Amino acid sequence: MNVTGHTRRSVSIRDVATAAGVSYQTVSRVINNHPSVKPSTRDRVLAAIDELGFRRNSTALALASGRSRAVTVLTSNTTHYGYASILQGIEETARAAAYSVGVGVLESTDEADEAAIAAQVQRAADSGGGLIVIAYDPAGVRALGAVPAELPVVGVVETPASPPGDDRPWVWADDREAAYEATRHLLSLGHETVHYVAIPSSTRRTSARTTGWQQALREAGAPEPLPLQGSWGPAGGHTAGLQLAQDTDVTAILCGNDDLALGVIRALHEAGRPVPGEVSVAGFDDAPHSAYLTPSLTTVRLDFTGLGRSAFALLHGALEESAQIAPHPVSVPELVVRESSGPPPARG
Amino acid sequence: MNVTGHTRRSVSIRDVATAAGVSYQTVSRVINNHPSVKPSTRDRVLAAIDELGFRRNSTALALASGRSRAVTVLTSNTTHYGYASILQGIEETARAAAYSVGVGVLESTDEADEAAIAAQVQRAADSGGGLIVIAYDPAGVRALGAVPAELPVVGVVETPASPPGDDRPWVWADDREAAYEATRHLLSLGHETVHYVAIPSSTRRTSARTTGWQQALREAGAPEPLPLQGSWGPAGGHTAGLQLAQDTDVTAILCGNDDLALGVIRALHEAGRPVPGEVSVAGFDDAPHSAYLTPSLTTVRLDFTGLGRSAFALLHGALEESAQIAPHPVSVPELVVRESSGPPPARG
DNA sequence: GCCAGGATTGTGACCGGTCACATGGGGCTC
DNA sequence: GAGCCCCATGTGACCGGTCACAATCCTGGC
Repeated sequence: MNVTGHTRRSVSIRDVATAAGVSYQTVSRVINNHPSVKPSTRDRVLAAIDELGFRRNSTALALASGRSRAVTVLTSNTTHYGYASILQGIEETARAAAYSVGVGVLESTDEADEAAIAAQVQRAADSGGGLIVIAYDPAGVRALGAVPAELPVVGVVETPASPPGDDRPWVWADDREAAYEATRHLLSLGHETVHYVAIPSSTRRTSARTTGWQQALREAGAPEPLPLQGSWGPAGGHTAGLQLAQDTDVTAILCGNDDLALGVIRALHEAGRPVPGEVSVAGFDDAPHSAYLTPSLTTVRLDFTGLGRSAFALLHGALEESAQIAPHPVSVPELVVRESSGPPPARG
Repeated sequence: MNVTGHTRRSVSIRDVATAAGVSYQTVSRVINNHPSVKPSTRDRVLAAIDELGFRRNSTALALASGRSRAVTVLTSNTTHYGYASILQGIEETARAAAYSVGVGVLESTDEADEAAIAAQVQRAADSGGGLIVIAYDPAGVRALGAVPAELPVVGVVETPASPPGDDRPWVWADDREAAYEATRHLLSLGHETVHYVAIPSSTRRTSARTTGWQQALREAGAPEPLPLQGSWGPAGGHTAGLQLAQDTDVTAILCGNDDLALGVIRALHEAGRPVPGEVSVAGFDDAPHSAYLTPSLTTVRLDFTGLGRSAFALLHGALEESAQIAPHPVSVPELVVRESSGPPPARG
């Protein structure tokens, strides 16, 4: 019942101690639920705490104990639906565990930001606590690589095919499987093959999504066209779409994310190729607006929030032996069939 | 040149001090650029710092000095484009000022989360440093209200019409003006009036966007229909759109954000009312994908990133007298006319 | 050659907690 | 009733910095 408020200098455990007529250590025991405190004493201390409006100073706690109960999330562009959802999932779980969440944005201005990335990692390391790196894109992957070995870190990665020597814990959604399903869906509609507009790959090698797409094509004995390199936003999809629209053989396109798909559909529209009449398009991620597009978008839903939750749980386990290490379940991607995919046009 | 790496216990200024043969205070002076240190000594200390790979412990700094160089951003749903952009703007500026950014998500589950909101504010307060509350929605507004008076805080608000007695600093984009412009645009195309699908209002009274819309109608002597209450997502727009589609008198609709507009357009499409042929629709915010919709969306662009930057600048000024208080410029909203708005159909 | 006084540098206490260890009382056993 | 052990509590040092003040060095002026 701290009615007075306005305590300029914060009240410390020593203030509480004198108020309760005990030593500061006893107060420390009370706030840490140490068993060996006489109930009557405990009550007295708790009363004093309530009276003075004491709140434990987390900075001092961090300094003295070493553990800071903080996570820093390193990510590029938080405005992308997937990234934002992961962040949301992390925050939610972290909050439940009384952890604070920090954010560091990786400017993915392509080149020369190697130093900037290193600086961000350093900053995150300095602020103590654990680290979660969203490594879906080159900037994230480089950041993950730049994390000093002794720092507790969890990567949210595109594929578990970790680089050699990388034994860091990670979580991932099964992008390969998702792409595989989406591609099979399009093939099952009767398309001869499926083209692919890729998001910037997180690795030098081919991405998980690309792999899943290729696998589906191969199993079906379909021709394997070269993937088109897109960007993250709809603009990249638009460019790629204009290009694909030229080729009348193209009847099905899988896109690395929903934004790309949007751009592709727009380009096809501009080129006079109706979707799904002439060309079918499928996206990736199931962003909230995808269901309301015209045509509504066939896509693969991934549980980003759950991914964030798993990432934190894993980190939490690494940080505190007390926390049980929840196995990081690879959530199964779910194909959502909507209007943008349909059978190919009858052969002319 | 710390080649050894793997310094388990971090090196402190005292370690550096002994290495350089000076006292810890001298080291402190060097890292704080205190003028009165002999150049030769400074060099020796810097060499030792480099040698040992010393990095100043931000936790200890915060504890000892009182200032924590940290900001916590309180916001609901970070997956919304506007919110994520504001966050991005804050992070960017904060990083430049060597501040760390924390995030607290306000679950906007309507009711009874009063306690949850208070808890979030408490958490943010505990983590030290300043606070930025994105108060575009009820949850945010309540959070802003729950911030203890003595805490440095900046609100990102919808309208500067502050509640009585609220003298906290804030930043805002001129939503009223933006809505006014958008409405005038639609009217100028020849529509008799403009209907409005609102986002959940941040205040009990009418929102800034609603006010701007009404003002434009009034000035034009147009009938003033009741605003429809939507939600944040496209689903709400869809519901509202279905309702509006019934009324054939409706030829122009302004929506509280682009997602709502998307849902409205979808609903109109389902109801067989072409956009912009029969009904014109305008959105709000200019989300990245709005330009690529079919039809592309007429909307009002707001500089959310700039808003975030201003918010941080303002807070920074409040936190450090050294930082000059950059005036928080109200960025001018920009009308972006695209395909979704056009003249009303010729009278039958 | 001596002293004032600014330039440098060092010392002790403190921020608000935790940890390791010491100490004072009961209650039990024998 | 002595010896033990455990329960409850207190004391001192420390985490890694900063702040306020004291102490020393060096230099110029007389």
